[in-house]
Amino acid sequence: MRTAKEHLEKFGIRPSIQRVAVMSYLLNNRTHPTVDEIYSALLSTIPTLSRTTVYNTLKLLHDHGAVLVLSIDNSTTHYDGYTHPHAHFFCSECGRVFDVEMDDTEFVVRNRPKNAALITDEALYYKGVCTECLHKQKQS
Amino acid sequence: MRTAKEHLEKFGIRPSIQRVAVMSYLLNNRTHPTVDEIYSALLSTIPTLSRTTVYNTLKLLHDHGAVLVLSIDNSTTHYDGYTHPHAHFFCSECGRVFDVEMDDTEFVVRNRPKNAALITDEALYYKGVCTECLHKQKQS
DNA sequence: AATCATAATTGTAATTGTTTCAAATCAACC
DNA sequence: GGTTGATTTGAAACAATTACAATTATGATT
Repeated sequence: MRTAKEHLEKFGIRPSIQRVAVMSYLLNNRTHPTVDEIYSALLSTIPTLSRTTVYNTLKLLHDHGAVLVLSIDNSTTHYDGYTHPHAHFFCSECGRVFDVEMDDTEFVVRNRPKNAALITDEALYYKGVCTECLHKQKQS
Repeated sequence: MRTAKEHLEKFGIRPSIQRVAVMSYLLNNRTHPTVDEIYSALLSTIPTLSRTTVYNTLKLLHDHGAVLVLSIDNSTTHYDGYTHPHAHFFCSECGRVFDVEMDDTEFVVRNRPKNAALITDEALYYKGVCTECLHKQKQS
């Protein structure tokens, strides 16, 4: 809990109960949760929590660079509290998002978009089927 | 028009009026249009066209590898009839999507996701502000 | 401690992109 | 020309997200 609070302050975000809870959840659960997963998980500790607050908080965190927003899943947005540049793999069977580590150089040193005057985000996404889901498919 | 029909047949898709129109639009307009842009543009030539048909057609084209689906814009999906691997840049001011050409090697030769048994899509996205929009911002 | 001003949270309602589905239409084949 | 299956259509349902006004919490000031 203490780490999440410090984390927020480092990014210049006032650490309310709700914000600390969301940040903490993201730091302790490296599962790239959705808004609903975060909301459902925190509801037991903060019974008055509103889904809107989760949306607001995640937007705020993203604006301050404290979380990554993953648009890898067409149906819903995933969030990542681990902001060091890395890629992601989405399994279209189970819907899970996996981290893909890669060299800094590999991620950063590229052709820059010609029309871009300013770059705020970059993302490298893979989609497919994870090993676990492929095994299940073979069995059935 | 003839090219679009051939294009569809090359991917094993039966070329109905609607499908040819959608494919043709994508080949002739390298603007990464949305469903609504395609729908609106084709309505004058096919007055009975349904939005659902555009959705269906794009799904079919994607399943056959005839178009790229771009999840770069959180608010809506963009489509690209140019399927050769390349990256994309999204301007969050004007909402336009730009192509970013890059080496084949650069796009393909990478660390592969550990958990991935099968990869169906890969995408490299940049977000930011385009030169045009930055100029406008400076003026005002 | 009480008051005040501002910031944050909440819950409902509205919005919007997309999907579902059954009916209508079309196309190809006998 | 009729039959069968594929395609298209449009309305309704759905789900993620946003807008917004009301409520509640927070921090500063006296």
